[in-house]
Amino acid sequence: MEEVLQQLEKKVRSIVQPNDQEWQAFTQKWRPFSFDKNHRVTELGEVEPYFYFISEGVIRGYFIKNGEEFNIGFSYHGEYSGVYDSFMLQKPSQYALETLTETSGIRIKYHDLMPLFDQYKVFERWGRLFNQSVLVGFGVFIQSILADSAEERFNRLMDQSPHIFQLVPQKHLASYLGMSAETFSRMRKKTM
Amino acid sequence: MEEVLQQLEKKVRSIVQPNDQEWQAFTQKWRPFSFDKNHRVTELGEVEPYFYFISEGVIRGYFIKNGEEFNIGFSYHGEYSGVYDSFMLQKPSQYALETLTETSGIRIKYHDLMPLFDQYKVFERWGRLFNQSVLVGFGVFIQSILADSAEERFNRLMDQSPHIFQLVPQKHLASYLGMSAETFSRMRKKTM
DNA sequence: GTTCTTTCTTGATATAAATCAAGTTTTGGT
DNA sequence: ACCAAAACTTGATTTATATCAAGAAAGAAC
Repeated sequence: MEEVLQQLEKKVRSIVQPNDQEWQAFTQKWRPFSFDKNHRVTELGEVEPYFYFISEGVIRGYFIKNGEEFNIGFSYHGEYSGVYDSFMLQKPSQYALETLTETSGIRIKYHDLMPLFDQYKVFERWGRLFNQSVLVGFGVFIQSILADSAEERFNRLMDQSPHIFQLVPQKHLASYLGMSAETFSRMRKKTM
Repeated sequence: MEEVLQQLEKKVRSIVQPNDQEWQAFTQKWRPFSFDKNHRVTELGEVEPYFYFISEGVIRGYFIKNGEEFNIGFSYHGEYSGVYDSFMLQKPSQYALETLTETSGIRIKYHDLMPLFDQYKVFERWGRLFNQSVLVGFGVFIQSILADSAEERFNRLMDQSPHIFQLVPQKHLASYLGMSAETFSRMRKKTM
């Protein structure tokens, strides 16, 4: 718990500077969690009660259309996770979260975070800047799926996140890149 | 100017409730703008200095890859516009903005908005919730381009925003939906 | 109102990537 | 260690959509 909080503190302090009292109030509301591999963290249609910070493990986020799963992202140790829109708006989720490995970390309840936003300006700002960073990431993702070919997307992932190939089953990476598992496999063969 | 401010006030008050003094400080910083048709509002690579609120007209946002333009969205009267990530982070823009019609409204400078965020918690929150709404919209857009066929995307647009067909040239709508102008034209024929 | 430019349409052809299918390898459970 | 299930590979085939091309319609400029 101590160690995770330090990871989180580093992450938070990279964008805002709460004082001791504020940080105290903040940390008090986070609770540890721990899930097995392949645990459904958030169900489709459920209202997301938590905002997560991962200490160890990988979580994938996806949605379902006509019975098919589409991955929209993965979260790793040292990163946040959660179904952000469902969490923030407290409305049923269009997305689901699932662990790909044993995963542990800390999380905070919506009803514990909102009072922090109300009371402390610094966390309201943290919330704004967090949303902003997600927004920027989505923008990059959109550019990639609109303008790049399957091969370009594959190569970019290879270049920028080679570690991901060890952590995430390739059928999920294929889905994340918007291509079939077969196409992914063929590209992998080509570049190896 | 009076009228636009009322439009903006309605928009702002739908998510936060500034008091008179706060609202006063806020409105003072907005200035009117007016552009001809086909005016480049924000250039690629430029740092976005403004955040816009449109009173009349249409602005399209796009990026360029290998010389080809890709539309990512349109903003109409009563809506915000701007290159949000470049504005918020004050870094060179990956996107450009251009008017599709004569367009007017009001805008606020980055350097005028930030002090409002610093001074008034209510606007910090407005910023957070604004980012959140953009994030949600991007999520919907991502789902659509990943999971839907060209035809489904076309039909959804037809259903949800029929007015757009009058306002936006169809080559731009085609690009927005991630299909060629020819494919768009053929679908249009089919459903008419 | 005529001309020039841009946008839109329509048909023919090409192609990237999906789907189908069947085998192989890897992983997980007991 | 063995068996079952899941994940991955590879080839053959299909398909949605892009690209190419050339004419028609609409809008802008003078």
